[in-house]
Amino acid sequence: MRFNHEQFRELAAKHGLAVTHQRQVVYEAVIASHGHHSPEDIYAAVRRRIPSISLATVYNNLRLFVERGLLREVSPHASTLLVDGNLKPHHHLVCSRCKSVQDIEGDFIDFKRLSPHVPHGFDLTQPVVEVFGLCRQCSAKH
Amino acid sequence: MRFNHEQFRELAAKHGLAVTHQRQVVYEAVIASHGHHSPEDIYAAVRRRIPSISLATVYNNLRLFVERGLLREVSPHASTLLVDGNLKPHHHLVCSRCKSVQDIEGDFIDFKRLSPHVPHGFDLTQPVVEVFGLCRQCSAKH
DNA sequence: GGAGAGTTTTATACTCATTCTTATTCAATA
DNA sequence: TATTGAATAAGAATGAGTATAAAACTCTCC
Repeated sequence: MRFNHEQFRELAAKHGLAVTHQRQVVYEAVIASHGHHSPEDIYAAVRRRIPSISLATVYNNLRLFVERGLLREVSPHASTLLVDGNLKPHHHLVCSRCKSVQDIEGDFIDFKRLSPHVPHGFDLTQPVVEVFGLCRQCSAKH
Repeated sequence: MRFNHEQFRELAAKHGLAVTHQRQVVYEAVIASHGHHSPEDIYAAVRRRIPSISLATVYNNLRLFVERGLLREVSPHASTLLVDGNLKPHHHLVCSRCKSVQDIEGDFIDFKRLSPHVPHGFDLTQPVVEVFGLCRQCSAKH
């Protein structure tokens, strides 16, 4: 999807972002390519329109877009592996901002409603669920 | 939690692992420290008992434990950031093995059952849920 | 208990994703 | 249009994790 300059200007204003050419092109690259994309993917796409763009600029803008809610981050996670010795079935409550993880009990997945949406062959015999939100500390900080 | 040598030998045999002192101490460190821990955390704990241990050994054994099912990996994720331009409420179905992510629709979270388990102050006004399982390709490969 | 085969551990070098730094360029606004 | 704070480019730096190869250990079988 392409935005003209005025459309993007409006979108940026709504989210309190300055309008730069790079920023517009990065944003368009994400929107145009449906699905889930890495910074490298976006960088490759953007370079076709701005060959001189820096990878850091792509990272900066993606981070900004996620912070301001123009994009969503897939699997917001701590930047390190975490292991869990608790093998009892349980789920996790994850803070999207600080990435803290707490265990959560309970049987809150409605499999009757979930199953029709699960593609054929996807194995959910031992499903693990992570529910993302904002922990108390982070939601207090607005 | 501490295991004596015989207990650990039994556990290892059950999972087809050779018994080494390092392996036992790494495993005990994870089990003893409840919660979710990074390899660095475990490394620090293990070094109190085996000052000469290598970080690579900790990584090797944690990976092995996860593969054999002695431990669980928290937030199994792709090793790169992924962004999603789709802001419509939707959830993700993630393959624990190959880390592929697909969108999933549907209203399958039972909030009546979930709420009592959510700690006070945790903000779930726009919950995002990731359901982990094995995608068709990975579950076919056994 | 010891020999041989196969694993595991260690130390270090390396890769890869991401962030930081600094000089320069650009956008907002007065 | 001039000023000023913000954004960009280029590359260095950081940090998590992996690869490698030699030495040490474990397991199995005798």
